[in-house]
Amino acid sequence: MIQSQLNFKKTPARLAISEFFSASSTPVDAEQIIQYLRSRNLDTNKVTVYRILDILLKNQIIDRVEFGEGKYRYELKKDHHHHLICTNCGKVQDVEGNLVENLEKEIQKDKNFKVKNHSLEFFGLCEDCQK
Amino acid sequence: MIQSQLNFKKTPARLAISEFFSASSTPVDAEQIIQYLRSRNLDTNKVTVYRILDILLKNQIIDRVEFGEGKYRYELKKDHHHHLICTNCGKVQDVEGNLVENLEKEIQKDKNFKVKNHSLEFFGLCEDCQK
DNA sequence: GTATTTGCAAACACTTTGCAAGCAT
DNA sequence: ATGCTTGCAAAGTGTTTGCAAATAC
Repeated sequence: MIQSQLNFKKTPARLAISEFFSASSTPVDAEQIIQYLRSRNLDTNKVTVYRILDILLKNQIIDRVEFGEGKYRYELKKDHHHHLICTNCGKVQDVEGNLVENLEKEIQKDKNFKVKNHSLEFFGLCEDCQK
Repeated sequence: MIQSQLNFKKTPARLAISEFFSASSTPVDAEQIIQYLRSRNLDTNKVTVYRILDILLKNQIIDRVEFGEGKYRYELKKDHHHHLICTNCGKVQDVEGNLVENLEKEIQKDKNFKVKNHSLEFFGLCEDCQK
């Protein structure tokens, strides 16, 4: 078991951030978390938010992703999935499934590269923004 | 034609950066470019480097990618390809091919999302680092 | 009571902007 | 000669660290 999982105190900020992640359907950035806490009258220093994110990452509760924005986004860890990112409105949808499993196998064979993980993001226009 | 393509002066820094991109087999970050320029006795302010990168990006000569490092990397624009990033030694290899074209079509059909672009990076162990 | 967690200030890394001086054409 | 390009200083983001005060258990 991971060290930091022991002695994990349930502070208001941590509980609220956990709830926020559970309620969020898309990856959120640190600023959005701070805004959410503020909206719940839990004014929390950004340093604290980053430290909580760090703990959640180290405990494999969340994942950290990048969408080419120069900042990180965070989401609850879940099975392999990918993102559809609308370049017009910013909406993010998930694509479920192991679409890339076969590619991983090919790469393992052709390139002798042991794939541990991958990130796949699609950028384009969501249904609404095509209208 | 794009505005900034007109009147593009061939300064020493720009020529050297172009050469560096041509010679680089993997995406490089701004710091690596600065180091390269320094090694050629072309001490160039980082602001200048970022501005040259900006011009190259706007003129679609290079692409900007992220490898989950909290910074951007840049590479000469080329046909659809993906990266194999060794999490041990940092080596980056290209994977050629349109492996994801079919996925794009599926997504277009299933999700009604118009894919314009995608990024796919594989993280794992390169041949040498598996030994 | 004790160890963990927090806030503050500060620092850090990467990137961008304003403006005057310098240079390519 | 002109306008593009550069360097410097500074500021803007996003993220991390040190330390003393606050708090969960």
